[in-house]
Amino acid sequence: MKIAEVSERYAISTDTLRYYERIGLIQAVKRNESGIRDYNELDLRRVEFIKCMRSAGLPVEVLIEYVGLVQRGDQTIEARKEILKEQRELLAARMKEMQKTLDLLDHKIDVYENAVLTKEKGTVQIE
Amino acid sequence: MKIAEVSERYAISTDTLRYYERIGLIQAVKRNESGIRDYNELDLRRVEFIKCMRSAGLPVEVLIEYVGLVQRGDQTIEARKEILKEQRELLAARMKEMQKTLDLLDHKIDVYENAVLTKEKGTVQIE
DNA sequence: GTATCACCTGGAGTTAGCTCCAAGTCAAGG
DNA sequence: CCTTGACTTGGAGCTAACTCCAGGTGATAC
Repeated sequence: MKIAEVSERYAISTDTLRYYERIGLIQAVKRNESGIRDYNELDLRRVEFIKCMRSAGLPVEVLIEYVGLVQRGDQTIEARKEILKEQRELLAARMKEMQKTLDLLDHKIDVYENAVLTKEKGTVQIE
Repeated sequence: MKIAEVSERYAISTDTLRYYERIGLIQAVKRNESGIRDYNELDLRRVEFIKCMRSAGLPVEVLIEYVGLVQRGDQTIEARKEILKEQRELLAARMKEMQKTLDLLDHKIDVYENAVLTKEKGTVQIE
């Protein structure tokens, strides 16, 4: 599969796909005789994984390290697991923060709804 | 309250507090006779609000717009509500993405745990 | 009275993560 | 054969959100 199709399928620009490969976030993709990338199934799974991790905000740097460990084989399994565990905790923490914000937004929206009603009858005062 | 104490209380650097004021994300804080900022209760609540929103990733630009509307008074209530609603939805969407990633991480970690056990007995193969 | 310290300002510098660009190659269509 | 269009590269440019810095002021401690 050529880069354009991969780009389309995962909604990642070709520039970004090439960039990811350049920085070692995606392992070097095999080329055909004329030097054009031809993504195979494994490449696609890797792209999807990276897309998923990036969409949640995991830093590129950490992912590069993880991908590097994957390439070094079995003896890095422990290290990889530790990275995933750490990132999992950081992610959970961020989500908790976001939940607080979501709650506050819901509360504020609610206050605004009432304010609009109240305003129709007279006084309001919101910050 | 002086900027250093505000910085300490909310874990926001004094540089960032001044920066927020410069760009209009926080309304101009009153100064004492010698030009030094003296945050009052309302200022603190505003700082806390901004901190909360920023911690969830709401863009500075959007927050500036919101804060600007607050300053313009009651006739902007509808507009403010719409901003909050939109940001609420975007936030919920991001959290959903993150939940997917969290699930995948949990699954991977689980696979790794098993791999470590299996490895002790012989074969492994994880990507 | 002078050293220290927290504060002030405007502007420059930094970081992460892309995103764009120029210049070049190659395969296919007319 | 020549154009078109998708691909290639290395490197420059961009955006958001800080973060740092130089140079200056004013209050307090010694």
